[in-house]
Amino acid sequence: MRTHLSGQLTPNDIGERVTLAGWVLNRRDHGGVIFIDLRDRSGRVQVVADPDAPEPFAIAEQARNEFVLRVTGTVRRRPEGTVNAELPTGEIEVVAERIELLGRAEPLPFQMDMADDEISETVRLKYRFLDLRRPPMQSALRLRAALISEIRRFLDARDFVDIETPILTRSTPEGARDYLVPSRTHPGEFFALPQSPQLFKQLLMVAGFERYYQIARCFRDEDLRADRQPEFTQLDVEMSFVDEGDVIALMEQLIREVFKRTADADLPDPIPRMPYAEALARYGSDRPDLRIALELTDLTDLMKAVEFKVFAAPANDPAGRVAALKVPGGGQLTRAQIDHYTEFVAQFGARGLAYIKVNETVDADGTATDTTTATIRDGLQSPILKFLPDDALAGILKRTSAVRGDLIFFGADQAAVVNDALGALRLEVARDLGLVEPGWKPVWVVDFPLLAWNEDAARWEAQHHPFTAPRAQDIELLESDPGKVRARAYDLVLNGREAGGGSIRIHDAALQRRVLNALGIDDAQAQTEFGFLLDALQYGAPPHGGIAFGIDRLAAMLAGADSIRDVIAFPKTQRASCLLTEAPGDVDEGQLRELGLAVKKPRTGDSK
RNA sequence: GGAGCGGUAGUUCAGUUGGUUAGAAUACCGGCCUGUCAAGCCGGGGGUCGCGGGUUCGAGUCCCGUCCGUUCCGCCA
Repeated sequence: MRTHLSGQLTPNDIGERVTLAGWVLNRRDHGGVIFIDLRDRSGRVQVVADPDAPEPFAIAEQARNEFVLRVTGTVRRRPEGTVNAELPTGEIEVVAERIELLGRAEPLPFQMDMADDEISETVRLKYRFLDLRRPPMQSALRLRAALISEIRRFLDARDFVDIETPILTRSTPEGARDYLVPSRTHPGEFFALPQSPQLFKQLLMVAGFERYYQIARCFRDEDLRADRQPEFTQLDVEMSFVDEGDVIALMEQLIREVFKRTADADLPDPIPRMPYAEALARYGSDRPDLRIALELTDLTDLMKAVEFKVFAAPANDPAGRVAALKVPGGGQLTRAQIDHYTEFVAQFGARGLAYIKVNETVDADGTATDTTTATIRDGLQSPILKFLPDDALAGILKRTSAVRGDLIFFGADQAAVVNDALGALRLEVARDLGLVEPGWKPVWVVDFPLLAWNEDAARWEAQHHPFTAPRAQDIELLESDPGKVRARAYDLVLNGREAGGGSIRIHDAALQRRVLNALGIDDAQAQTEFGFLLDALQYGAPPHGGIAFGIDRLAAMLAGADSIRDVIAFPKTQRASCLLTEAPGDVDEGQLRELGLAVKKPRTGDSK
């Protein structure tokens, strides 16, 4: 007999004999009969066990929450007066003729109707198999599956070939810390788990698979965040004979279609593009959240001549920046709130947070616009007022278009510090004041620099990765002015989160060597580390490029989850352990011996 | 590596300036009611206050250390 789905039963099924299998959501006895809410993957229905049928009744009496039952019975309309259309069990019920007890359950560590934030993360992860049984996690993982399914449908229909690449691969010096796997057959040597299939997909382009994709698991041994797990899933795509415009056009069509079909979300067509430099200037970030209208205002030129050293020094430093963040209505902020924001920006390296409250405004020519205030200065309130001349104040007000009731925050430091601090403050203030508009605001960030100077390592590093192609007109700057070289790279930023990124790759071995040289990797080292790529590029590599999207992040955004843990079935904790399996764990001596390994283990304290 | 928040019953939490026997809700067990669906009413069991040390006549509460969870910085091409 086939098993029916509770969620598909309707009044049309009245009189039908059905078999259902599922979990007991609740059991109640009333009027001499027992009611069991039975839940399966499709929904729930109420099963009635009547004492007239002693065998099922006896089993129903034993039933407890989360027992596993198979019920055979007849669908009937609920009695007059007990129908409540607003309840999920609706207007029908199943009269049990037979109940099989398929599995018992201990009392649960938490209730199945609890919300995500009503259960501690520890308990959820330790009992993940129960956490996943809760409806929010059921729908989150089903949404994730739908997302992947729609992606495959889109790409399969356009001649993309799904090809798997190795999980056991080679460690490379660039990028994140690798997860290493010791080799038994090569004692003392190690595989690395892939940080991405980057090099393999480029080899597939050389191999003539002009359109490749893979839903690929990737591994990075770095510290975790709400949106970063040590293993994560990306949609990896690569195409031959394309330029930036081709990749962007097709991929935004993919994202638009997938969002429409999985979340009925409408993304703009086309998705706007913004140069990297503009993103930093206006939002202090290369992944701007465009749901927030607040923008940074540059004041560097205005502050060159003031005597206030805190502003003048960075204004006259080529690497410095002075900028303002105007907060409409920010005049309401209390001293305590402003102090809180000062602490907030300190973690980004800002040494203070100057501000001006605009109590009244006066035109630059001294005419009061909304009050009788005599001078600009009189309408303002700020600890730094005395350090700034009238024309600087007038310039600040004019440029920020500040009006009565506003508050202006200032950042003055190295440009990177100002951008980090005010960029983060912009998000924080907007969240606090409810200035984040609802909806989806994607943007392509383009024109990234190819290289970024690493202060600690005292060398240039790839901003994206070392295989990203420089713009043709910038190639000559590779040796003379590396920081000026722009990359043929693009990131898709969605609501301030990096959803994906990619580039056109270098398909010429000589240029690839040149870029590696610029990164401080000489030809000999390049041959050792990337010889297989350089070789491949010499045998007819087509121009190619691609992109990778973070599946976990996309799924989290679609599900409205704050953390990607909520769209990953079995995630790791912040210390990268699994509370369910207690991985990582010890291995026995024999395993180590086979691998030629000896472990020096720091003794850790009691974990209980 | 650094900063913040948290850890008290199975679970989610409260617990005053340090003071008698550590409470509530929910879950669990029993009884009553009996067409309920977050059922209701009555009763019951349930605690290494994360762990270790210290201060004190006395510590859930104060101090130090440590472990775990989480958010952020660093890190993550």
